[in-house]
This record gives sequence, C-alpha cells and structure tokens, in this order.
Amino acid sequence: MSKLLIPAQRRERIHEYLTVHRIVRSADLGEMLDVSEATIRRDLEWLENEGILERTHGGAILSRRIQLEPEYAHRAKTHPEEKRRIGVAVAALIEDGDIIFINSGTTTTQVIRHIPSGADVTVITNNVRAALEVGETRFELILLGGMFQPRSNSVAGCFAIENLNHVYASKAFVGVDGISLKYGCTVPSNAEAGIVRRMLERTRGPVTVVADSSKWGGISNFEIATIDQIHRLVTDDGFASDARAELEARSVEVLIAGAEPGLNGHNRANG
Amino acid sequence: MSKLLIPAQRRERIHEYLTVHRIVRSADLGEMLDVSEATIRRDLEWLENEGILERTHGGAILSRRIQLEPEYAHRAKTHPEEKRRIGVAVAALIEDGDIIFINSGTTTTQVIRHIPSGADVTVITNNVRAALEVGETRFELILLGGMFQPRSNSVAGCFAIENLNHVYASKAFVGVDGISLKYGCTVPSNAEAGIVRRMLERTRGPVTVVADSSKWGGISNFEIATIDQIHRLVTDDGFASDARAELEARSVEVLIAGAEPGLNGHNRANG
DNA sequence: TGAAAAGTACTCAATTTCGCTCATAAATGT
DNA sequence: ACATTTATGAGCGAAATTGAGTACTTTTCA
Repeated sequence: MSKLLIPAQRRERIHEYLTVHRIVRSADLGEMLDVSEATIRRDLEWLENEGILERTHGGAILSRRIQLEPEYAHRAKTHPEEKRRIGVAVAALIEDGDIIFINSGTTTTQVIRHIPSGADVTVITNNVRAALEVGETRFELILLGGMFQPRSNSVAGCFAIENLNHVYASKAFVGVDGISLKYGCTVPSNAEAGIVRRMLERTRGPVTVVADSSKWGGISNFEIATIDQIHRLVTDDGFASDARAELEARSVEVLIAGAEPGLNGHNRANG
Repeated sequence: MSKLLIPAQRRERIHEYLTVHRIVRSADLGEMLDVSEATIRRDLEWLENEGILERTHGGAILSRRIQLEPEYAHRAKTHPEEKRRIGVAVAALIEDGDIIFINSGTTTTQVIRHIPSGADVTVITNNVRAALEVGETRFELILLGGMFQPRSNSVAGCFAIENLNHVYASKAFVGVDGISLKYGCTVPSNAEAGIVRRMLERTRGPVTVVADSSKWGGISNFEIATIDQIHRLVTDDGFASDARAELEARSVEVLIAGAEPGLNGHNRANG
C-alpha cells in the first residue's frame, strides 16, 4: 500500500479537482495527493502542455478556453487562410432577405463568421460552434436540434431532419470533405449526410459548395449530392484550371476566392 | 495554513467583486483579502494590463469594455463558487438510465459540466454553451433546435417546442432567475419560459430547481412553475433556514450544496 | 490658495515558489 | 540477469511575491 496512484491517475485527479475549483495551490495538491511539490509541479507542467490548465505562481488555474476537440482543432488548422478567403467570398454572395442553409465544417464556420452584422438574413445551420461565435445579435441564426456530435461540433439526427421539414431556404452553402466529377460531393459521417441531403431537398435557390482546393478529387464516405445537383463552387486560387473547365462544362459556376478584396468595394445587398 | 490564497486566486476574487460592485477601494480589498495595500495595488496594476479594470485614486473601476461584455459572461461571474458546488451536488442526483431535461443558465451549465464521464445518461437541453464544453463523448447530449439567443447562449422557439413533443424525461433540472413562495419560479425571457414549461409537462420524475441562495425572494419576468410544481431545490449554504422550513412545509425537498469535496476521501478506484 | 490627508510609486529585505540537477528506486525491455 | 527508461524526492541558486519604509502626487476642504 505504499503507492496508491500512478502518475496518470494523479493527473486525472488534479484535472477533476480543477474542473470543480478552477484554481488550486500546488502545496495543497502535494498534501492532498501525498507527493512532493516537485512531483506536483511536473504534473502541472504536463497538464499545461496538454492545454488543460495554466500555471501561475503558487499553483494553477483551469484553462479558460473551451477545449476544442482535437480533431476539429486539427481540421481548423489545415488551409486556414484559404478557408478564410472562401468565407469572405461566400459572404458576399448573400443578399438581404435570404434564408440560408449552412452545414457543419470548418470552412462553413468561416462563412458564418463573415456574414456582415445587421444583415437581413436568416441562417439555419447545424453548426453549433458557429452559433456561439456569432455572439451578439448580428443576424438571425436558427440552430437545428439533434444529437450533439463532439468531433464536428454539430448536431445531427432525427430532431434536425424533423426541424428541416418546416422550412425552405433561398440558398444553401455546403461544406464537403471531398468533391469529384465522378463521385460528387461526399462527407465523412452518415448523420451529416442525412442532414445535408434534406437541406438540399428544401432549397429553392442555388446550391453552393464551399471547399478549398485540396478537396478536389477527394472522396469521403457518404455522398450528399452529384455534381449536377450543385450550381456553384467557391474555392481558392489553388484550384486547377482544367478542373474548373470540366465543372463549367457541367454548368457549375466556379468562383475563386482571391487574395484580400480590400475594405471598400463590397457591393452586397440591393444588387 | 499560513497563506490561503495564491496571487491568481486573489486577482480572480477582485475581478468577481468588481463584476458585482463595479467600483472598489484598495483599502477595502486589502482588508477583505488580508494582504497589504501594496499587494493590492500590484494586483490592480496586473488586472489593468489585462484590460479588466481601470485604476483610479483610491481603488479601481470595472473596465467599460468588460461591462459591455455579453450578459452571459457577467452572470457566469456572480456567485461562481456557489454555482460550482451546486453543480457538483446536482450531478450526484443523476442515475444511470436517466433521461434529463436541463435548461439554459450559468448554474445549469455547471450541472452539465459535472456529470461524470461515461455515465449512461441522456441530457436534453437548450443550453448551447454547455454542449460545446462537454467535449469528448462523455454521455449522450441532445440539443434542442431553435432561434439562437446570444445573451443566454441558448436556443428557443418553435423548433425547440416541436422537438420536445417527441420526448419524455425521467428528471428535470431547472435553473431559474428568481424563486419565491408567492410568485414561484421565474425566468427573464418569454422564449425560455415557454421551453421550460414544456419540459416540465413532459417530465415523469422529480423536478429539481437549481438556484444559488441569492435567487431566493427574486421575481423575474415570466413564470415557469409554481412552488407546488417542483419537488426539490438545490442551493448553497447561504440559504436562509426559515425559507427552507417554508419550502419543506410545501413538500419541496431542500438540498444544501456544502463545501469542499476534497480529493482523498473519495474512495474511487481501488483505494 | 494652501496645508493636511489620502493615495501612490519606488526601493529593499525577507519569504516563498520555481527550475534545475542529481541520486535513488521502481518499472520495463532484452 | 542486466541495461534502460521512467518516476520521484531532496537540495540549491534564481526568480517572483510580499510588506514595510520613504519620498512623491493627488485630493480634500477650509
């Protein structure tokens, strides 16, 4: 009975303690867990590298940032600049009076982020993270209900489908995981695919796919639409020109989100 | 037990005090926290650099920027310790197999935060922030749909009500803004009230109100339930004992969330 | 206006905490 | 059995925190 806790157990205890108390003194931890403060400091250092807490003089404080799912955080870090530009470009396609469907994904989060404040727009989405980022009443945002999916920060399931049965949208902006001529648009989860398919069924106006150029030629697990079902693709300037030609031959308009449009000419709304 | 607070803890106390009182004298802080005024000044300087407050002669005033911060962040900082303890106590009331309704609010966020990992529990809530904080698949979490309410980080409206028509829960945990014998349980928004009322209609088991003791006697704008409709109140040790007696006379069980669960007396794992 | 009072900035010494190295002990792999 | 990695606690100089003392600035109010 000399040693009761292995290091991982001890760190877990510290983490639990912090979720309850938010702040802790290293000396207290040493006493509570019956180890030296040197060990506690090493644990705190380890936990700090995990992003769980921030060390301060005398102890540690729970990291205030909301923990991002590792996978989501990772995806958000791939091609961030391209995604941001796509977000800006897409937001310019939105007009006053629109009712818009937007699905989950890191690129579509960028779209929502760039919708101008005060726009007369209603966004309907299953992208939970985007909702929280909107913050103050920038525009009307309706979240679909359903089972929360931690890896994508979204909801999916029957509540969402049910909710969709009561709305029609004027435009849809869809983020995908893969897009190719032959296999169409694909996403990795069946639940997400179900939602997007229903969204498209209930969209009266143009369907726009948003995808950075690395998605071209990719095939994920579940098809949400064939190429013929979409009207526009917004991508970045890394998109191959022959692919563009092929898409346009299938009457899909391709918009390239170039670098920095600047601050002035933003002719949106009453076009 | 020579020193009780580490610097970070002290600064947080000052911040909490300011969110409530907006203005504070350094001399008072020194007395309250039992440190010299020199230390208080250094803390105020630190907090000023963080943009949290502005120093003035004799003390400090809450930064205007922070004051305009979303209402949610402000509420989250009032009585944080009590709310945390209530969250821990309430989580202990949850049993395997439960289907639980939880509404929005900073106290109920604490409840969700403390539901143990891997519990065989389904939580149905309109509290969007809590969903994101859950992170890893700790348990099944279903979000209601509806219009996103930035000030409360929740959803409300017809989608949510519609979703609720398809579920029954075994327990409900309800955060309120005011609770009094005469006026019952009240919340500030009509949309939220509509959701909670429907939740209660569809709860088969006990209805538990969670509210720190400052809520007692308070009356907000919209009633969600009379005292006779609730079965339990979980509050903190600041709750007046005569109020407790009155509630128990109306057959409402009152649970006081005590201090400090500690780390060791917790015989989990194989002790 | 002009002290007196109150508050602040600054320095300095005492104390606490930290980061680091090293020796030992346990766990692991070969 | 032996070597290697990992975990731990002790010791020590460096760094941070703190309270007291002192000189300076702002506020108060007669």
